[in-house]
Amino acid sequence: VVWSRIQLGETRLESWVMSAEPASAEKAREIPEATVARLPLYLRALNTFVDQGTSGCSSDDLARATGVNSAKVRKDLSHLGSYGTRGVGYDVDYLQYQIARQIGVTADWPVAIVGIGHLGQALANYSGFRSRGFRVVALLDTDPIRHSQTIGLIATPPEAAQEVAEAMVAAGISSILNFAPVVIDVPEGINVRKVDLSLELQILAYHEQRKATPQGRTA
Amino acid sequence: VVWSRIQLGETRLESWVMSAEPASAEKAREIPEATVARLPLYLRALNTFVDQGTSGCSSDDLARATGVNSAKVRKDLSHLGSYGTRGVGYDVDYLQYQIARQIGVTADWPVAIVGIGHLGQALANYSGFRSRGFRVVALLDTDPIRHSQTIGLIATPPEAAQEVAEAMVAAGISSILNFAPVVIDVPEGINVRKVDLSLELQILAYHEQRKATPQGRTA
DNA sequence: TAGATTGTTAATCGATTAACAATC
DNA sequence: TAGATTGTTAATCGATTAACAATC
Repeated sequence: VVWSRIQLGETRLESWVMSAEPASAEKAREIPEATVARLPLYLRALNTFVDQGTSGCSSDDLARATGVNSAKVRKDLSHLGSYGTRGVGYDVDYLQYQIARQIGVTADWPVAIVGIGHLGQALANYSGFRSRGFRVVALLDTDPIRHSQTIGLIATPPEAAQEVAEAMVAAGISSILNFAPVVIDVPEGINVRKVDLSLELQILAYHEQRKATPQGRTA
Repeated sequence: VVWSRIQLGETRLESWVMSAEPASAEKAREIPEATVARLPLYLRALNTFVDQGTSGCSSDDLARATGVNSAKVRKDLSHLGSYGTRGVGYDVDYLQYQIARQIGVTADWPVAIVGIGHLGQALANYSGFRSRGFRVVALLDTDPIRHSQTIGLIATPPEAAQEVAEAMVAAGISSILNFAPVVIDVPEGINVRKVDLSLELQILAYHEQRKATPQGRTA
């Protein structure tokens, strides 16, 4: 991929700092969930481009770096606005900023982890969070600290998860990432996502099994 | 939920052991990926029903236990075959067996973890794997052991992930679960899934941000 | 100008959902 | 028989994809 004719003067730099306001004011764009889930992938790719000193990239570059096909990349990015240049591509810094802004990771999000077992401690030490805008402010055995706009992370055994979730909600936490393999019940307006470590292995096992005995498990 | 009229004699028990063979021989059913991803949820719910001594359940019971609506539950289960009874519901043991068989977790899957940092150690100690049919047979710093039909789990820093993936493939591993936040390149036929611990937080942050400033981040 | 690449359109595909006949 | 619940159908919805006009 040849990418050399991009000339980024101060003019351009200023212009995108200025354009940030109108873009968010235009309308509260509804970004499809499938797209939202891929934005972090693009952001990660853009970060590596920045590290490599690459100033521009095409949808095809992003496609190869993320494993998402280029048509989907362009469609996804079009939901954010028209931040590319036809015949040229995307400015890495500019697109990085726009995606980070959309996701909301230009800010620093406090994270409270409940559960001090192996997993909780590993998550507390996980360097990937910090570099992506999440700061672990608490690692607790039971009660979440009171702090609004904190994301709560449940790393307890499944038996304790519901109770912990309720304590988190009571403490003013409205976003919860649940690592306990159990469905938790929360009031309306509380956003819950889950990471099921076994689930992914089970999906792999399903496909592995199909490979081993293509006609189904008859052995 | 009243569930008491189910009478499960030996006749019934024998009949489903017998019916297992024809079911898998009939045809190699194509189960939609979205359904495959939910089967572990149903299995988990059925396990808790068994623990509670519940012998039967309806699609609505499964819906409440998994957070998936009942129409979807029935549609999903219909891809496996007709294992329910109209007007009655599903036999918990029977359905548990059928789903476990479909996923392939009636067998015991060996798992090799590469990366002995906090995350690798936490995953090695994670009790949820064992109880769901996955046995950690190796926790290694660099090279995966040679063992076919092993699922490899990458818990290294992102820089090492590609190299580890290649070593795994060379060692005969054809299913990989990647915890490193980087896209890995593997040959055709190798099944890769990924768990991105930051990605879920980023999706939460997106929605959290929308709550905080509904019109977009203009502050 | 010629070549490259975006942003958008329209077609296709797959997943979700509601409704209900079948049937216990 | 009356009540309950499945399994399936058909409608709807949302996501993916290919193609290409717009445009640098």
